[in-house]
Amino acid sequence: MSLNTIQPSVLCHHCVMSGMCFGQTDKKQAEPRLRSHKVFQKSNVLFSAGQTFEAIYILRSGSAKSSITANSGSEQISSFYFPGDLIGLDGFDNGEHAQSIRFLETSSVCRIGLGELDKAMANSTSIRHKMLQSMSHALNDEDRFLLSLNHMNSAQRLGSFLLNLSSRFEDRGLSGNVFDLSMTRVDIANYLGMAIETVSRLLTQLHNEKVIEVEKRRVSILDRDKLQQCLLLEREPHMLFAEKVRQSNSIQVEVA
Amino acid sequence: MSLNTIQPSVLCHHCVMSGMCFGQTDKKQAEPRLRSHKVFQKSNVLFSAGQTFEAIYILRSGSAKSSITANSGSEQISSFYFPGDLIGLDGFDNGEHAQSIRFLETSSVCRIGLGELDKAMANSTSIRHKMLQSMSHALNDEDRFLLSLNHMNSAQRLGSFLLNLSSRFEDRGLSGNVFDLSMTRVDIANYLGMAIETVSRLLTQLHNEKVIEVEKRRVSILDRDKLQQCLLLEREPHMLFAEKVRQSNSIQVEVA
DNA sequence: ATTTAACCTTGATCTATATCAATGTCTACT
DNA sequence: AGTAGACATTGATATAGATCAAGGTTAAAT
Repeated sequence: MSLNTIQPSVLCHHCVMSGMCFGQTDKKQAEPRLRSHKVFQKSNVLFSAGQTFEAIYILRSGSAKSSITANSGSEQISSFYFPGDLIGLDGFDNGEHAQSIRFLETSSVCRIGLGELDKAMANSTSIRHKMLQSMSHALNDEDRFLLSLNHMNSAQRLGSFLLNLSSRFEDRGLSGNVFDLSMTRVDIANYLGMAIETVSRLLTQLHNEKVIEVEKRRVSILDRDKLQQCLLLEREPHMLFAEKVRQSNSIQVEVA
Repeated sequence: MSLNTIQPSVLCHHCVMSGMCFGQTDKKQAEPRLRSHKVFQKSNVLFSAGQTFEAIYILRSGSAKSSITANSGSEQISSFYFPGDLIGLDGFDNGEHAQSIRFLETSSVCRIGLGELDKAMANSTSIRHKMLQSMSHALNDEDRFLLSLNHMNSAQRLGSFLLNLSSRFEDRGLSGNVFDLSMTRVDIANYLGMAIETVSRLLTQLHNEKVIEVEKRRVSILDRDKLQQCLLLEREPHMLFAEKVRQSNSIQVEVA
């Protein structure tokens, strides 16, 4: 469903960037060939904040996380990436990367140099649109995430996170009901803005309530409905009450 | 400094989109003419979530806020806009707007239709770059905001917010030390993810500590250093301690 | 095969900030 | 010029979730 992603495939013509990677030959059906296909090991870095922006990447297999670092030294994970996701869009801003990318497991990426990309954008309306679409999608994703940070309690945020992962795996033709987390509890806690102990406790709780099953990094969703419903329950923060439903019309008579 | 903004001006050749708005004539010095220049009153809506994506806009004067709404009905303000800012980038994702835009005061915008925009992007490398740059900038801004939500306490978030406004006003040639808030306390609270009472209390507190002066919507920054310093103080959340500085080497001897 | 370090879980306690409540002030409409 | 509704402030109290503490489990390294 996600426009920012594609079905993972070794074949370039399934790729969001196909037109470009093929090299603009006349024969669109030409043998698909990757521009550059590189493999990284777990905890390797693709690029770091401050590094010159030279290319964008498409994750072909594995997973990764992006993070930024504050002056104070604290780090914030801003996204997790799965096959088909575009990486490196942060670099267009000022010519150097704002984020750092670290792989969560053995992974491979396809590299698209900036020159190549610009040529493709000049020539192809569809590549142009795909780029804008991807960036817009990333922006909207972040907005929704922001909403969840400000308007949901910890349990809801964690539930949201699991459902989001689930649907992303499903988009990729994998099971949305049983999957492995490639990130640690520390990563999850950092991303969702809570303490690692809270993540742990909530997972145990959801497990006990038979909403999910957790066995180490393996998560199974047992009761998707229940998980989704708990996200809709209003946290009802005071700050949102521009107009509070008035119940003051009903008079409470206390019988002693 | 912000690449997402320009010096506000009535003249198009100061505008980030100049090449496009001039209409690609030979004479680049031709009389600047706006494509479309529309005025809105306070609390008017530019577009709403769900509406078909037809154009992007540049705010020429005034200010606005964007917000998204959750299924549960709760609303989250995702940005505030000031003159020179691009509005509507959320629409590229799936052809309809994800956000709603509401003006905070009498404002005017310049409208750039999608067809026009695409033509300009096909022809001009610089317009192409400006678009990618703006979106990337918005993305990075959101990441930084996310970091502040997850790693700062309420006082720090509010301080951050005020300093951010200050520098945006300065970028526009206005005073960064004395300015008027065009948004309500409710807006600020919603944006920063805190209760309106907390916003109010913190403003009063900063006022009492002579860091700022608050008189209704008018804010004056009295001690910028102090304000900046408090943002660097680590909140030191447990969740961040992958490796805690070990002080266990020093032995504390208690003298009774 | 034992050590070390990373990762995770669970319980007890503390605190920042939400929530509840009441009042004050400004703005715009009749 | 008075009234209603939006906006803002301040104090008292409650609580979600952070922090502190301890122990357990796993995986890699010697």
